[in-house]
Amino acid sequence: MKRITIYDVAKEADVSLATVSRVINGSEVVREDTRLKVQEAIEKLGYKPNAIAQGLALQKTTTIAFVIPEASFFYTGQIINGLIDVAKLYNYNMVLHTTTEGISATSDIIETIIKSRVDGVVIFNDKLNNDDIATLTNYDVPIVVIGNRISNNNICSVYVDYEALIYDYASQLYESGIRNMALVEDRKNPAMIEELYKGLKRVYEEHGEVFENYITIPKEYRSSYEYLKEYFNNNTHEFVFTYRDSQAMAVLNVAKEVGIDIPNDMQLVCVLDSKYNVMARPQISGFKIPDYDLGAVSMRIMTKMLQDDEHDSYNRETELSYVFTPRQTTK
Amino acid sequence: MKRITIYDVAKEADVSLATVSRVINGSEVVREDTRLKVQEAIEKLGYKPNAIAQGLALQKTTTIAFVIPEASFFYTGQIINGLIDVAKLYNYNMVLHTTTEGISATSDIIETIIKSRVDGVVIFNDKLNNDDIATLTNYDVPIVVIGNRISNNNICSVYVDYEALIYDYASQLYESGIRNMALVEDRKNPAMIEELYKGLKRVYEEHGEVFENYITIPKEYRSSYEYLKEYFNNNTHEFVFTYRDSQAMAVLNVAKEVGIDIPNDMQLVCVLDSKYNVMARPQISGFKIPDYDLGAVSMRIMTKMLQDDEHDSYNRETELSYVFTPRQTTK
DNA sequence: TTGAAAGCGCTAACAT
DNA sequence: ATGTTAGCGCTTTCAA
Repeated sequence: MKRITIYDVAKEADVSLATVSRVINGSEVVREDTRLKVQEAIEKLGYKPNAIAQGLALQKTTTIAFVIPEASFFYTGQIINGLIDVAKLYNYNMVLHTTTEGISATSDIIETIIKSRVDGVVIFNDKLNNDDIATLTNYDVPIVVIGNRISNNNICSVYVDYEALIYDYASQLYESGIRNMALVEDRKNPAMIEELYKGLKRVYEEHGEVFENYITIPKEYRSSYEYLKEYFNNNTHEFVFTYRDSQAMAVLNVAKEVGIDIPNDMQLVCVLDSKYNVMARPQISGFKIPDYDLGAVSMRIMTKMLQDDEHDSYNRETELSYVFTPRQTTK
Repeated sequence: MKRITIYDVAKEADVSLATVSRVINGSEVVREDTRLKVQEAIEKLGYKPNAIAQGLALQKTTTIAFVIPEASFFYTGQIINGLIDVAKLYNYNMVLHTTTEGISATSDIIETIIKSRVDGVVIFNDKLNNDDIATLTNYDVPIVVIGNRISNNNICSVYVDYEALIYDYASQLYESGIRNMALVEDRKNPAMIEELYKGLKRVYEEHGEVFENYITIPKEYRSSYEYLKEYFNNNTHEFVFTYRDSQAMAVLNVAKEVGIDIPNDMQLVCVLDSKYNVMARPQISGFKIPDYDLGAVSMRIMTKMLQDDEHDSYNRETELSYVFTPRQTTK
């Protein structure tokens, strides 16, 4: 099947290719009957404009690159949906790139992204360090970073302030007399955990104390569950925070086996809420993080960056809020 | 910052652009010292070849489109990872498209895909009907369909035979005397459920009976849990199948509340296994579906389709196998 | 209102 | 071994 081009349409409609181009792009200055003639030809030949050629001619691709850590779809899924929905609205395509632990893969990815001449890139907070971002900045591609508060001339960010989230919540706990809090992490979300850790630390520091119960699952353990089972045999806390549902469920399971009553002996909050928290028994309390919105807002900001060179129609840094949903693991 | 092109490099290195092109593409026929000269210029100017222009010139984009149902990242996440890993290996980019329920969105997506002149498209079994696929076929783009057994000249498929899976398993159950089986579904995966239903039906038919316990969560219920709670107050089964973990967990929760002992009064299998099945108590038995491989194999086949016009180095239809993992919800 | 022609950045014959 | 040149398919001045 021969590739049919704008020339073929032009010949078929007996006009110049410039006219066909005008019809395709909805130019106003084309007479109605010739427009019809051209459209018929397009229909007849089944012509589809070549986006690549358009990209070359226009110096833009209407494509946005999205970068996420590999295997993170469980928690980036909704972000991607938000991103895509808005992208569709504005007729942008999305190319997906994933960063892999180890190897100098990130620089390869940046390389690929630059070469592909996307109009913009959205990065979900991950192992891209500041150097990498600086590299991207060099190519003056508009960038939206999700998850980190960061911005400059051509970088915007959309994020949830985890540090404030946990600080506010834990402060109240502290005031109410709860001193023995702990944070469980499995090394999979260093950036987020760092935020949570800072918030918790601040609570204690403000009361002249030191936060110590930072429970890291050692690498040699196959699952959070296995380590926590050992851990909770010898330790006890009044209040435990986890970042993701899987760790919260692990804590729940372990508590039951070790004979810790939740929420009476120990309370539990999973920061990043999910539907699985609702299915657990007891149901796990958590913060509803607006993941879909993180994606949607990011893409909307991206479209604004793309349209508006003056940078005055949008905020460089956008903080989204969260809502605490108390369930059965908190009193 | 001025866009720098192959001409700039040529001038800088004092060679023709053809030579630069040769260096970029690793052509053998270029002398070592000029190669160095060119590479220095590239380095100095920070030149990155424009993939769009390359695409135009070469008539290929080294990009594969991937189409999935919206919001399905929970179960397509691993497939995507498989896809991407292999895509990276072969230096392919991935554009992501999602299909939305309702609206004639699918035709828009096909439109977009065709226009973007991707080298191939991978479709995860979804609402794309045969007409849509036929439309794609017209543009003779290589297509790999994941999940459906289907093939023709330029379509290959990679799938798990759910019908056989449940048939084999349920046959054994039947032989062992279990007659009262049920299938729970929440209308979210019609294609898969259809397969399971067929398998189950076949088991009963072969024994001159009729399979009747097809439990569909009515649309008006907010969650599987709410409906099942009513249901299991009035009904009971020896063996329940669900497709996804969320329904299995709902069954588990309901059973506990209604006083059904799992696995003694009722057994439970979640066809599509997940890590949450392991975290549930009792742990839910399930079939390990090779989701990562579904993606990886699909992309590998795609690369073969792209290289080999004779179509003789690969199978049109590839069936992947599954492994049953018994846990605590089965005896 | 329409057409002619230059140019977007690169590759690949074809010459040299 | 390197340079010249004709496309790849489209957009967009500039003329007519």
